[in-house]
Amino acid sequence: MILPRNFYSEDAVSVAIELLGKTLHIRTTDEEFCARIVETEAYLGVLDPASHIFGDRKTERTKSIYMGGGHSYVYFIYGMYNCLNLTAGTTDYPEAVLLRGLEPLPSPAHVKKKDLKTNGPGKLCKFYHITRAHDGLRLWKKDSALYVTDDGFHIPEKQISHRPRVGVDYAGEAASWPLRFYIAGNPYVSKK
DNA sequence: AGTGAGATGGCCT
DNA sequence: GGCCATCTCACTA
Repeated sequence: MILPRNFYSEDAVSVAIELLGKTLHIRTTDEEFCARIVETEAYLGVLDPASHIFGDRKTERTKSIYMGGGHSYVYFIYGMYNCLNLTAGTTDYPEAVLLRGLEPLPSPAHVKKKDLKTNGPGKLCKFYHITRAHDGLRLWKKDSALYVTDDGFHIPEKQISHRPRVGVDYAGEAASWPLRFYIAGNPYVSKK
């Protein structure tokens, strides 16, 4: 079943953890893809120095984070990559969850590490052609180009690992907060 | 295996 | 002008 709007209205940490094992659907003009979410990162809104809206920086780029939980937030980075977030929280407490690892469905029987193309936030957007055009979508709508379903795949809590987030060394103490979550042992996780 | 540099352009001050 | 929620390749060893 498609995840309802209120699935996303919890805090980003809860949403980041509960998204693990869920299925992301990506629609392009002529194809539809499905992929299992295997790695996420929580960004804790205006109080999180690593977040794009730290200090309540509401700009043209970040406005979808402020639309409330259940929207897409796609940003362009390093001159060549896009990254996909699903927003969490509410308009009063806007937060976001970065998708860092996806397992394509149906899952290939065996893949070489070199052939993985969806194990990283930039790589997965490139592979599925996710761009700023996918920013601000309403994920709870079934006709959205991006939406998430629960197909009953359950991740035991013991199988969920947490680590500090990647690439946020500039954020001081927040750089060590354990807000990166992933399915232990899954080959589509971006980093050990 | 581990390190370092380069690509490349929007965003924000 | 400087920074950046990344990735790949070249190089060392």
